[in-house]
Amino acid sequence: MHDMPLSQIASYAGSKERLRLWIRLLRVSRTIENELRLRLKSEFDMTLPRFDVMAALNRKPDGLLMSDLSRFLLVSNGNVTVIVDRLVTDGLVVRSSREGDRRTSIVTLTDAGMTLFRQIATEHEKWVNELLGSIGDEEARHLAGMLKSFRSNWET
Amino acid sequence: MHDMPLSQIASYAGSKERLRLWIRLLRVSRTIENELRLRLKSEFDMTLPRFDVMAALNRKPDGLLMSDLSRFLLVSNGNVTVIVDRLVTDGLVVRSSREGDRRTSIVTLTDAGMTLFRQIATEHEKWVNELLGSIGDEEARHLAGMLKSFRSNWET
DNA sequence: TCTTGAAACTTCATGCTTGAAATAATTGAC
DNA sequence: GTCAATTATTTCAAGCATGAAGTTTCAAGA
Repeated sequence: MHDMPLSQIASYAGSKERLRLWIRLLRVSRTIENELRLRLKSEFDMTLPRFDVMAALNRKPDGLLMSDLSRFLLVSNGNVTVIVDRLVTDGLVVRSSREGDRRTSIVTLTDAGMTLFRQIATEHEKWVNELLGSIGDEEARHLAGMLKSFRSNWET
Repeated sequence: MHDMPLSQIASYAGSKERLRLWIRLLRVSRTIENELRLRLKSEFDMTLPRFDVMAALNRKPDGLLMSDLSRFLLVSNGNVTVIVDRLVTDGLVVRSSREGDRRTSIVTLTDAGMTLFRQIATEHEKWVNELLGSIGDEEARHLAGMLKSFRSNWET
């Protein structure tokens, strides 16, 4: 075993390591998120939550239900309603009712929405690449793999 | 070199890997953050931002300036004001003016604040340990190391 | 059919968060 | 010493986010 105080072994081996990891994880994602938010705002007058919704919709040409968006983006239902409302106002997405179930509405990108998204996404990818520049290709793949295994473990 | 389309090599080698990594990173931290928020609320009627502030103050017994908190927690000045206001109302922290500079105020935990923090921190560490349970000790150290190098690269 | 329960959303109150503008105190150049 | 620039903080408007309560619609059994 490694060197650690008895109290830790008794309770949770490696607990400190994982706590430290969590703090680092949080700081890295906050730093990147802040920087991306800033650039989205200044370059495209776009917010991160709206961009996230557009990115999710872009992956599914047939559209997504409100609840799909909520699940996928890990935010509440009420939140999605507000964000989509604003995107509708801006003409970037549309809600259309579905045959056979009048409770649901399918959200899809408009043509304007698709065009704008593609523009922003190109820059966004460059930014992320730049911000994570200190991480090599191989390392990135390795890290992503670890994080993926976490997700699938937890998500079930 | 690895197998990848020409277009990628031409623009940003490994760009897709790093974008994927960023998305995973974001999803993992959101998942954990959501779960921690839920538990803090139900077990201690505490919010995550307030807990973050208390954790920062706990590390510095002599207290921190508002601007220190803002820098450390990576949130805006105005935000810190609001959070600290609420903690003061709850009697968990105090603002005290500093000799020689009447612009600044030093924030410290009260005794009640310290007591409560220690209680919550114990549980919090267990939760994090549980949520990151699928990551081994060695792996955690490795990951934390990578993330640290990123930070110091960016932070300057 | 009717009615009970569940599902998909929306609305609302509350709290978090930012960025810009305002206030107040300090520092430095002259 | 005075004034301009800087620093620390607060205030404010707008947007994001949650969870609970409410509305409408669907589904399925008695």
